[in-house]
Amino acid sequence: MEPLSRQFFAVDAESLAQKLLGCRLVRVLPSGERLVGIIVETEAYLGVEDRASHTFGGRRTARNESMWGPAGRAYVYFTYGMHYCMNISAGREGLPVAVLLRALEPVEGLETMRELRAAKRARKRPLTDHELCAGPARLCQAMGIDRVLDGLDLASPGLADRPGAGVLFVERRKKRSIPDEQIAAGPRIGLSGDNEWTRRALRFGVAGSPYGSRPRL
DNA sequence: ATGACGATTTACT
DNA sequence: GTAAATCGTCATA
Repeated sequence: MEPLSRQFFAVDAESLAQKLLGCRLVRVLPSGERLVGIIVETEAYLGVEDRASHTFGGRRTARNESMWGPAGRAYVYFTYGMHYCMNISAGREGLPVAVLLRALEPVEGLETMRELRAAKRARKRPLTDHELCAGPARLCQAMGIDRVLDGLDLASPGLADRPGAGVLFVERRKKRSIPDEQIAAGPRIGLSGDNEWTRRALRFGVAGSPYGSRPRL
């Protein structure tokens, strides 16, 4: 299967958030190990007017630069002093919109994911498959995604874009996208305040998937 | 230079 | 359900 093209990403964030559901996120670690997960939950961030977006009000900083670039770039940011989250830029150059990846169904490399996830915890019981990638920071940990990959062009991977960083791209779903009636929507998670932006249904998930994050859609 | 605050996760009551 | 962990980023001065 082939990496998605720039054209696939070059739509508004709300559309991309839904189109990405069912697609496969492929990560090849620097070690050569291949990890794969199916995207089952996303959130759309709508740019300068969206109070919850890092680019609200036109803010353009070193951190959020990847949101301003062309569609199909990874926007990986560090938060809470310990976690990474990954987005994919949408729209077009100069339109700072993106889609946050919130959960994956792990399908390849589960044992390595378990190790990557367990590494940072006061070891307890082994993690269940569901716990591996159910959350934006969890999936980054499981897939070995950090700031080194920020700004990576997902539409032209493999081209030694970043020596030593490995590979990261998204594969198209076999047929078309997930049909609308199989997509659940709700308010985004973790936002402060109470306004139209915190209430609006910009979180999307594959209805009935057991691999989503909490709270359940 | 300083201070407030996260697009979260985990452990514990 | 509640709270701690932990530090880069950004706005203010």
